[in-house]
Amino acid sequence: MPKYNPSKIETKWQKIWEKNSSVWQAKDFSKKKKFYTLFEFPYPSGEGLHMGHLRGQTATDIFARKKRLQGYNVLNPIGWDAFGLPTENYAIKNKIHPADATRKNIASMKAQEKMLGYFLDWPREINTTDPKYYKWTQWIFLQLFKHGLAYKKDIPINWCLSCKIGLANEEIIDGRCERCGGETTKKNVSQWLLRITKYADKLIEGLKDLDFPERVKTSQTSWIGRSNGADIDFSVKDTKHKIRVFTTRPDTLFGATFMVIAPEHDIILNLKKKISNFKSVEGYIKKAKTKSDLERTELTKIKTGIKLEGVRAINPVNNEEIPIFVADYVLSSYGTGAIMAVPAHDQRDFEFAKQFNLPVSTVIQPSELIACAFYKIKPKYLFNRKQLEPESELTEAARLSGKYKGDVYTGTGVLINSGDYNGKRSSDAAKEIVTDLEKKSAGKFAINYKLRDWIFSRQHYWGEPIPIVYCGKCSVVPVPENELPVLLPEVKNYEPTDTGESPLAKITDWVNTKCPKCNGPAKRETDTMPNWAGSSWYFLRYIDPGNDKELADKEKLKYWMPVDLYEGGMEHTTLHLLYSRFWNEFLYDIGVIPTSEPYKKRVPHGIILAHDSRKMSKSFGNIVSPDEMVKEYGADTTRTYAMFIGPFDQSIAWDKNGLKGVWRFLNKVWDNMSKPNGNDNLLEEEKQSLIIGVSKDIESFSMNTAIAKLMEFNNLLTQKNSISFEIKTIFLTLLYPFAPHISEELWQSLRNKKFLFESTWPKAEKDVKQKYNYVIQINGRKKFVIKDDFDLNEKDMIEKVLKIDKISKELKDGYKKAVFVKGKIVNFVI
RNA sequence: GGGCGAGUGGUGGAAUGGUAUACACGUUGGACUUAAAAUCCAAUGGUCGCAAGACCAUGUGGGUUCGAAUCCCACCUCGCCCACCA
Repeated sequence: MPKYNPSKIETKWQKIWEKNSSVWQAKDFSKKKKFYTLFEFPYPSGEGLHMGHLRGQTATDIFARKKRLQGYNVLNPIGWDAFGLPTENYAIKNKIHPADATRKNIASMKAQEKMLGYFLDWPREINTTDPKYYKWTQWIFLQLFKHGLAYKKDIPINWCLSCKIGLANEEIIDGRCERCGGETTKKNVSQWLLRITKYADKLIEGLKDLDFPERVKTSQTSWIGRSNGADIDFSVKDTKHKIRVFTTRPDTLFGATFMVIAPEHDIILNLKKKISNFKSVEGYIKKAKTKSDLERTELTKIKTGIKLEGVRAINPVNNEEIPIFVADYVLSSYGTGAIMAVPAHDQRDFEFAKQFNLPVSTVIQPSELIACAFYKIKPKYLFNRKQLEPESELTEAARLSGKYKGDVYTGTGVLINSGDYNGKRSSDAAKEIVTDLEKKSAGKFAINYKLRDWIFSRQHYWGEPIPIVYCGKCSVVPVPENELPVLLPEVKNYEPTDTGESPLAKITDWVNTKCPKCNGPAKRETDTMPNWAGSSWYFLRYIDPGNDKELADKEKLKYWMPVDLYEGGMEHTTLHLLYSRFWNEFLYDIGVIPTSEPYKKRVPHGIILAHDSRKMSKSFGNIVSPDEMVKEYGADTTRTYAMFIGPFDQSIAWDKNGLKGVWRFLNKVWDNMSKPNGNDNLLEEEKQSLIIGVSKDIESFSMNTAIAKLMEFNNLLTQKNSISFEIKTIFLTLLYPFAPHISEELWQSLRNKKFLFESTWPKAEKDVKQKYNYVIQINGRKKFVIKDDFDLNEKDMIEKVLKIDKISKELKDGYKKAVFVKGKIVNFVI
């Protein structure tokens, strides 16, 4: 037997697999049970595959290979999420067409995928920039438009000064552009938005039955940020105007001593004549608008604002007159852009009140229940204490229970100074107050979300054109479905314009078109879609990638959906994962697809950091490429080490030295499998637990411990001079998902007729005699270990143990009691 | 400020109520070699001891239990995400 030479055997097997790939490719409507594994399709970047791909895609490949051997009809596809800014920027810099750059990058990444030995359904490969693909992205947009979920609105958008592009809130990190890190500001632009907020409740509700990690669910839920409360109208004295506020605490309404509205609020202009200090108010607003979000959040401690002189609001619950302020701590984008300020029970309002010397009126007293919870006593007992010193006891308990923020009690309790509602509990009072206001048409129950509508316009070239036409007569007209796709035209210059318009706006013969309705002159929409669009439905297209009649055949969708396992990065939790769930739920609602939730199970992977524990990044110069590793050690070692390095869902620093350990392991496997066949069954117990352990670990993505178990078993084999054929085949099958090339090669050297990829996953035998490993303890400390396959009951076991010299010596004064756990321990308490 | 998670040898980590430190890296000693690399063998949490062995160790301090890295409470440290969300 020659030495293990990965570079030789790996290309050999990759060719054989390719030739025989039909054996593995997913078959529509197969009678086998289907299993749809999905890995987030990569962005074809010039830098090639990075470590995140290596980790995620290797794990997915391992899982899929195991499922195939277990007899499933596995769909494990791949495609390219190819629209987006980096390619556009690269094209601008290097003066080539983004489509050419994309083609080039895909070719080299495809070679990398093959080099790593991933078995993927290449005939189903998709590319979001392919007109045959984005035809359907545009089609979905039209459906959203027809159902009123896509609309245009003039809104202040986040604007990146260096990319010259509008950004979604989600694309801004610490007030800076997510892509280039440049400064951002606000700019008023007419933008397309998708009404994702209409699906907010469904998106929360849908999570319930999904097999997602809890942290993914909670972060989606808190991102959507549903809060129940009420809208309450405050009228402005001596005018017809009303200011509506949203509050989650209607029970504190009597404590509202002033109002605050956002600088962007419309009412300010409406009240222009009444406001005696309008000039200075205008000055404040101007200043607030030029502040970037970064500045606005940096100054969280100091509240600024200005009083609207000459106008007062009326509290609908007690007709009290209160002053109105404009301040930028109130956001125009949440709720109604106005608040009732209750300084006694809200920390921000309290800070503002202190700054402007405004009255603070306490209306909530900490409930005795807080004191009970804190002192861990029953309410009955508290009443006795309450008679002694009720105020201080309650306040102290509330303070200690953490419901005090600074000097402000923000918890619930019992109402005081609240007219007819005095003595009622917060929750009851809130309901009654709103119900009473409803009768006067001054308020109603309301729900608000932190989630905003999805800004869907981009003023860039490299994206899907939005299929809309503007006609002087018919206004906004959707492009008829039979005219899709609206092709992205050729353009000389990809650079965005300074005016904020898309480069498409300059191509007049493309922009000028006929109105589909009246045939009159019309202009095309020149905005393109964000790069999240193509990825919001790609999992559906894999199911039927060639279909030009519909986005995918209904019967095929029915067979394959939902995705059984979706592997991807934690960073996509609140963006891609939420957007694609939204589109999927929408398509389900209009009857296009059969399942409301796209992903049954989500498994996120941790980031691989550089050896210095920083993120791998060009600017740090600490990027490691899979290419170098494959060159030095081969794909099998690279794959296996990427899994062995640590727990799959945790971030971990790359350590090149560790590769050696896996390399040594595979070399030892090579040597062991080359030993003569023996016929001993000495490893029966270990064999059983290996099969069970590796199968279970792959299923739960504990790839590192699965490999450790294989190593441990292999170390046992190293001590043998001969190994039975059965053990060899089982071991190779279990190793195969991790290191497929070496496993196939060794499998073939065993003169197996079929290929390993046509083989089946081993099952553990049920009726193997279990050996018991008893730990004998005294007071919970280990004293002795007995290993045997005896199967004794408690009494006999204790008797047996007491005969052991060492134990009987220690127990010569007797023992209080003995704890017996079958198969595990005997513990004597003395 | 809020939410989530984590803290175990020199290092990555294993063990989720029952033998703490599996597996691997590294280190030290030895074999092979002119030498090095590679490979193989042995040792490797700490303290005491010639040894058998004993005691101490899972961020800190308490608690629950026959028994705690694991469960509960408080504190400390680190990481990630969100953040003036009314």
